[in-house]
Amino acid sequence: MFDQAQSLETFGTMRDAYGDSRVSPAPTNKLLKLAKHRRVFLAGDPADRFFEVESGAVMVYRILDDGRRQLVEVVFAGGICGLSADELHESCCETLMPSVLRSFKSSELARSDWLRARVVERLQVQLSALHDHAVSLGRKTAEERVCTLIVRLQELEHGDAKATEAVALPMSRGEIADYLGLTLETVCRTFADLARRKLVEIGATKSEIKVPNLGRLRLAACCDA
Amino acid sequence: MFDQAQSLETFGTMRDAYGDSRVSPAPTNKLLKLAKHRRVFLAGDPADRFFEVESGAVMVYRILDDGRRQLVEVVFAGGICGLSADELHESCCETLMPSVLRSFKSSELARSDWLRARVVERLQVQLSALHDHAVSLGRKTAEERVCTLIVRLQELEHGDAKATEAVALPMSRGEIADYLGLTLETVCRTFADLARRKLVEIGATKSEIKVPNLGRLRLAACCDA
DNA sequence: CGCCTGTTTGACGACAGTCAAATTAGGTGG
DNA sequence: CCACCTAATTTGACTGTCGTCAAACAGGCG
Repeated sequence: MFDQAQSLETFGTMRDAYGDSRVSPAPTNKLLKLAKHRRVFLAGDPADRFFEVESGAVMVYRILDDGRRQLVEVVFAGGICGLSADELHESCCETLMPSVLRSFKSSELARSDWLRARVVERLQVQLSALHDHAVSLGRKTAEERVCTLIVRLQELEHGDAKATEAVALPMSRGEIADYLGLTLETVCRTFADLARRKLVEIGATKSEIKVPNLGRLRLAACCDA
Repeated sequence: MFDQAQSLETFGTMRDAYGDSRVSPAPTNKLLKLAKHRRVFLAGDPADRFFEVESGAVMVYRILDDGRRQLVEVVFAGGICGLSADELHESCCETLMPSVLRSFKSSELARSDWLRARVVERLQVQLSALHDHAVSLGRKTAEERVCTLIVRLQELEHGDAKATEAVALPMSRGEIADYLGLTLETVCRTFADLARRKLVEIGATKSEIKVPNLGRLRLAACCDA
């Protein structure tokens, strides 16, 4: 299930991290430290554990028989992945960068009220993000999708600060394409176009871009009223 | 917030429906009986209530400034809609057919452990459905999307029975288009094509179709392994 | 320096969108 | 029950955005 070469360590219980002493101290959760591009789980694996991203980011994706891939979620710190309504995972999950995940037994969800409360809260946020994403995938043009992603990453990194700091893209062109329902080539062309029109500036390292004017980018992203 | 002409009635508390006596009997939830195409809430409305679909079905959608619409969820009996991470709804919600909704105060979620447990369970199911939908929107062709929808509706209505009974489409061509990220015309053409190739049979009333061979349709839907 | 991987650019084609018109269904009133 | 009106669906012709195939280019590392 996990990659062989990953480092995996067991830390203290939730109590340590959250200072909540109502929670049972059983060793039902542990921290996983994973390098970049490490598998967390694969479709078909038993879904007996789920994960909270403590730091870093993971992508959750599905692959069709003929190889087409769609990233269904990109989960950053605070987010949850690996919860399944089924006994088995229907998606795959992989780190986008070095990350720390807290692993929970799925069965714990039935026992711990505290955990349920936390999960409900998070799922609401992620549900809303999935709604946004559905709008992008279903109704936005290539350019709008790319701009939407950049705006989201910009807000994630710099809060709502209007600062014109560089945004670090946590994904390759191919991963962006699979997230946005486009091809690698279209993503490249779109970036080039945005740069030509000064909506973004692409750094030397292609995974760092600057946003000279966030307002204009937001407009190009067609952010819904 | 609600349509003016709707019938709205208050029934007993959850206790009646679920036989759970731990729950506070406060009048925090009530049943709404809505006709077809009635608004449940609009984007921008205060999200102080959420809903469980008791019977019927609703669609949750977002509209971009220029009028493009995307249905982000179609929720059938048992499903939940109107939960928001924000103070305000970001989506609109409308019945697809005569429906009964149970309304809950959002604040109740913080108080009732029972309600949280129920919501967690449902959100997992809907999260998974949204993942499926993202794959459709991002990576499937028009024909695959339409077939995927029909297969899902077929399973919803007839369980997994292999029966060749008619499937009732709960949505118009335009609504299907907005759900699948296509245009009305493309949906029509795709139906026509599927009928020509005997993958479906379209009834006199265009909202009822038969599936002669579910296996073949599933194949055409490109259901992931 | 040379290989490998990721990115960029170009030429061309196809799937789905747009615009427009014809046809059908559904609902209302005579 | 039928005529009529409106809304929904269907079909057609054409266009455009994005996908496909292919090749050039850049960067990291042994």
